[in-house]
Amino acid sequence: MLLSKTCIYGLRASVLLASKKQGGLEYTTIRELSDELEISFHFLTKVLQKLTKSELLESYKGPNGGVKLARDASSINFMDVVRSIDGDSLIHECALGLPGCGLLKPCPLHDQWSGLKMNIITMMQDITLKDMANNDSTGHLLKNPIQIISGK
Amino acid sequence: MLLSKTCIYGLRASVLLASKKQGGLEYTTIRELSDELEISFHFLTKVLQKLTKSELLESYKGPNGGVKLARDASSINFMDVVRSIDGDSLIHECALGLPGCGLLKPCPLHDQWSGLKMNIITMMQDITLKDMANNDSTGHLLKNPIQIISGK
DNA sequence: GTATATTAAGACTAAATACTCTTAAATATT
DNA sequence: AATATTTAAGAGTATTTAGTCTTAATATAC
Repeated sequence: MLLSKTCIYGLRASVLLASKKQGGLEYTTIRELSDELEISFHFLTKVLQKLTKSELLESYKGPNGGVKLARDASSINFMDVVRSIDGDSLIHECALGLPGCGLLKPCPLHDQWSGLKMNIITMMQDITLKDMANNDSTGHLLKNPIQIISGK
Repeated sequence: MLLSKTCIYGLRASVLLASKKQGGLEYTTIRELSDELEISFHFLTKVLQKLTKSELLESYKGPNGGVKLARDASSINFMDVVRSIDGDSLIHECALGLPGCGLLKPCPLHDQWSGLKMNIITMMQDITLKDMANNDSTGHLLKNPIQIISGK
C-alpha cells in the first residue's frame, strides 16, 4: 500500500470539504464528515488534528464549530495532505528499504525507481483538492456528490 | 511503503542467490543467506517457503541441502517475487483504497494512478534477478559482492 | 540404525498500525 | 451561571505485520 489508511482518510475528508459550499472555507463538523465518509468519528477526529496542526485545516470548537480548509481548495494539493500525515517517507524511501541508498550509493533498483517515484510525486503535487472534488463524478469519495440538476 | 518487508527480504535473498556460482542453480543453505543478508534465519526461512511454494525456488532438506533458484536468474523477474509474497494487491489496488474503483467507476485519481502503476509494473516485469545481481556494484544487497579483482 | 544437517510447520511474542473510549478544553446559547 | 456543542488529547484495545522459538520431517553420512 502506497499510502496509509490514515492518510487516505485524511485525503477523503479534505476532498469532501473542498466539495462543500464556499469550497470548504466554512466550518463543517467532523461528525458530518465522518457520517458522509463512513469513517469512525473518533478516528477521523485524530486524523484531522494532524491536518490542523500542519495548518492545512483550521478548527473551531463549540456550537457552529468544526473544521474548514485553511486556504482555497485550489491551493492545497494531494501531496500536502500526504506529507502532513505520512511524512515524506514516500519521497526518501528506497524501494527495497535499504538505508543509505541514494545517488552516491544506489541500490540495484535506484535509478529505475527514482524516475518512477518522481512521476508519482509530480502527479501528487499537480493535483489539487479542487481538482479531485470536481473529478468525483462517480461519487467514490463523496457519498452524496454535488447535485448539478438538484432534486428536492 | 510500496512493498512489505517480507517481500523485500525475499527479493534480497533471491538476488543474492542469483549472484552465486552457477547463477543460483545449486543449493545454498538459508543459514548462509541469512548471515550474508543479516536477516533472522527463522524469519527468512518462512519467507523463502513462500517462494518455494510458488515454484520460484526449490528446496532440499538434509546435509548439502538448501534452496536454489528453480530456473535461470534471467527468467525470474522482480514482479514474480513480489507477486509470490505480496500477492497482486499492487496491481489491483486503488491509490485511495476505494473498493470498486476501476475503469467503470474510476475514483478521482484512477486515471493518473493507473498510468503510473502500469509503469511500475512494467519496470518490475522488465528487471530480472540476473539484472539486479549484475547491477549491485555498491554491495547494497550483497554484503560481500562478487570480487572481480579478488583479494586473499 | 544413530547421529547430524537441513528445510517445514506451527505456536508463540513483539511491534506497528488502526481504531475506540473517556475526559478535558473551548465556545455559544439561554 | 448553567447547559449544550464541538474539537483536543490521552489512554486503552484490536488487528495486522514482523519476528522468534520449538518441534517435526527429510535426507546424508557413518
